[in-house]
Amino acid sequence: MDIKAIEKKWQAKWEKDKINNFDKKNIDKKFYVLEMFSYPSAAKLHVGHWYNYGPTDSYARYKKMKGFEIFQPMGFDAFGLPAENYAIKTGVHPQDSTEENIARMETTLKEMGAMFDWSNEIKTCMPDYYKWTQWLFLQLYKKGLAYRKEAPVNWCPDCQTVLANEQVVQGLCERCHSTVVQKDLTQWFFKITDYAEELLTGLDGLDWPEKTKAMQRNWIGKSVGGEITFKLEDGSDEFKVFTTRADTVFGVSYVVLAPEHPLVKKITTEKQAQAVQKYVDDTAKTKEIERLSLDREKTGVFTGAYCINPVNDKKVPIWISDYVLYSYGTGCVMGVPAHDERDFAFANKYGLPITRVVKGASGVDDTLPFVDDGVLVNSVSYDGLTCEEGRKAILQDLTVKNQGGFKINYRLRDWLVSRQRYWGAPIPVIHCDKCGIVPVPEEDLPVKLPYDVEFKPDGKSPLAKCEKFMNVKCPVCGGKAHRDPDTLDTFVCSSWYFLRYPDAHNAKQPWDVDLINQMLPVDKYVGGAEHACMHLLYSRFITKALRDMGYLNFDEPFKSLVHQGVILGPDGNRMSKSRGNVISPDDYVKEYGSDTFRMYLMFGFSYTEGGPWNDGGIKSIAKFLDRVEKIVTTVADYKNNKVTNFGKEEKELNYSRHYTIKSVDRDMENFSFNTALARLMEYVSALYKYDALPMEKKNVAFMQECIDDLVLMISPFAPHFGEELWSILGNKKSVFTCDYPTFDEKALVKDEIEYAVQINSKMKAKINVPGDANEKEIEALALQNDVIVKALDGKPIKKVIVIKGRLVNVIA
RNA sequence: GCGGAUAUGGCGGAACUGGCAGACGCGCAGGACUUAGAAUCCUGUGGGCAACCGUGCAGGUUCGAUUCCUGUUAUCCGCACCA
Repeated sequence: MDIKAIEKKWQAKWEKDKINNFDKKNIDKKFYVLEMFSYPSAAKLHVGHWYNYGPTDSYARYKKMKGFEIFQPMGFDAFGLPAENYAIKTGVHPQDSTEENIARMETTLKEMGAMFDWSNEIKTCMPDYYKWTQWLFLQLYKKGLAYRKEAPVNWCPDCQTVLANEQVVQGLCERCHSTVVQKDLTQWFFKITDYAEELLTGLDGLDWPEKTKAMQRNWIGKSVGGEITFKLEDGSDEFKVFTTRADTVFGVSYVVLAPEHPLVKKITTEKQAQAVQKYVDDTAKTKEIERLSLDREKTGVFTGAYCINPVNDKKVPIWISDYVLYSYGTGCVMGVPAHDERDFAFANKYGLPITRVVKGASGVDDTLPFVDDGVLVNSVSYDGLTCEEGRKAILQDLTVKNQGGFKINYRLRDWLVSRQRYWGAPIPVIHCDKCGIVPVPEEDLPVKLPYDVEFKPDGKSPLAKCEKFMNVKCPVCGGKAHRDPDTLDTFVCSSWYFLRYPDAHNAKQPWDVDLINQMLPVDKYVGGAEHACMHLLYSRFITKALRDMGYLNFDEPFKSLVHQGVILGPDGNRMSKSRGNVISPDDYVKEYGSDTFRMYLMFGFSYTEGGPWNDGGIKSIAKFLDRVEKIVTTVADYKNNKVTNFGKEEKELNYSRHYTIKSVDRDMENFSFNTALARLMEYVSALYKYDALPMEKKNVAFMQECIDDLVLMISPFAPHFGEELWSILGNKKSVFTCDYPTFDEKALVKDEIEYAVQINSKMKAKINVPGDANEKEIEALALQNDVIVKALDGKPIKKVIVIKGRLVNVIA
């Protein structure tokens, strides 16, 4: 078979017949299969692309043959830093390089032979797409879910832009690994925290990998506790602390504010001013680097001020320390050294008093700090309560006194979406001296990204220097105004692309509401695990926000999610140019064809695990496909003979056939491609075995049926090859418009079943038992067996356990 | 420290609800075909001469454990001073 030629032939035919395009007539049978779209890089498709798209396409083809109307679109996440950085280095405009890369990737993606519906392609950098990204921003703004504020934000000095929390990994920029610093800047945020609770509870109903759900739960970080108000000693002001241990409030011996806390300046006494200022300055400078070192010693400075503990009116010193984070909770913490490790270390270092207020329930537990729950002591009227009761009672009483109350806190912060970069969707907002922030009227969208811009980074947005872009009239008062010079985080673009796909050409609205309510949610979403706390979380948030605005009626965008594993280099390391262990799909595709390549990816690895690349395996797949071709073409050439006999051999082959259908069904649903292929290999061996019979004994008509099923079953795995064989068998219609074989339970009933016979759980013998024998009969047959009789040697039998279809265990 | 996962032959990896561990493939060995090789086809292949022993390690539950429970080790991933 001339692989290259048949690949071209069928790809052209599929395109001509539009067989890959979604047909809205069958929308009631829709099945939305989505692979995460890719960034248009200059390099060719890498193994990761193939591993994501190839097997998933096989799954989609399988579902299509099972009668579903498949929607499997493809597009490009085309805005972003790499193109811009490339431009800075080489002078090639991001738009030019991006378009060129997209064109090349389209070609190679088509050569893969996946059934992508290109008629609904999306490119996020095109005005007909980002117009609606901007529209989305405006809707969030209207709803109060997009807001602008000055805050300490993460700044990457190398990328020269701010980053979302999710893009900072262990204090480093996710992209370029430079150390991220804190800066006070006025930026746009999306209020994802409004949805924290629903984002958390919604996870329970999702068919997602447990690990990914756990990561999101962790990231959202719900913690149930309370807030307690501390008044300053002089009564001039007050502040709240968040705590999960209100039960220990009688043990407070100091209070700590984050160094950035605005109250610090106000309360610091003259005597302490210098020390406090120095500490604040030092924190700002060293924070991010220091944070990387574990177990670092706690430091802090006394402000000189005191506040009052609301439960016992005791005077409590106020300190500042960088172990308190300004951005979590209230930015203030009550110090209870007796019952918290950090507070204990801090108190010991600075000689602060340690008051025990919880006793272990058992009574034998006198090491400090004691962080477990127990019974309250030294807490006046609350003594004797359990910690649990104490928390409730104390917060309840504080609520009554208006000095605190129950409170839930989340670790999740609002999503910082502005970026000081050029290659992104402009933020559709106008700043007017008179009117303030004015959203761009929807009819004026898109706010087009200008082409002629100096994008060398200098810490400011490149767009700010483009006067043509910046200077506009205020849409409200008509006066002088200027545009927002920032662009949107590319994760905004990708947080809704799956909503645009079904209606990608709609020029009047982002989508037709009725249509996407029928097309969504995505039935199977497949992509890398690295997006757990970014793209996958953002998309859920945007979906819920749009639902609340009435633009759609479902709660979750991705019903079922699968992460493919990572294919490593042959040396077991992640593939990288510097290691020189990069496997190029091209070389293999050239030699073996795309079907063989994708099939090896399915066979050689557990899909969600991945693993090191191995050359040997791919040859075995090529060999297997040869075997398939040989048996199919051999049998196709047989003239029908007269044999209609359906005896032992036919039954055996028929069993193998239906067992294979059944197994492949189950395996495909589980993305267990390797075992599905293993079953198909066994089936091919069974066909060879039957074919080895003399011609006058072969039921050729039956065998040809079996061959049809083989080709039908193998086609999703090797689409070009399957299509070719299907036409060799004389079929005119595409194999992908045919029904997948279904199994017949009756064919799976065996006349005779082999049982293992154990004595005291040790395997001793095997016996054949008629398929319809009952337990008594099975037991009798087992006990009659020579080996068993001999091994028992007349010992009395205590008990016999019969497991139908499996084994007999004789306890003696 | 917290959360999640993984550990099975020489190798990649199977094992549905607790029921014959090692499916399928690679590799290896032997055989057939061939002048010979390649290709192909067939057979064998966890260890041990054997009784037996074997799913990271130590226990437990059970007639029976890769599977369930307790503890433990190693590796990987994510988060990490979150009050």
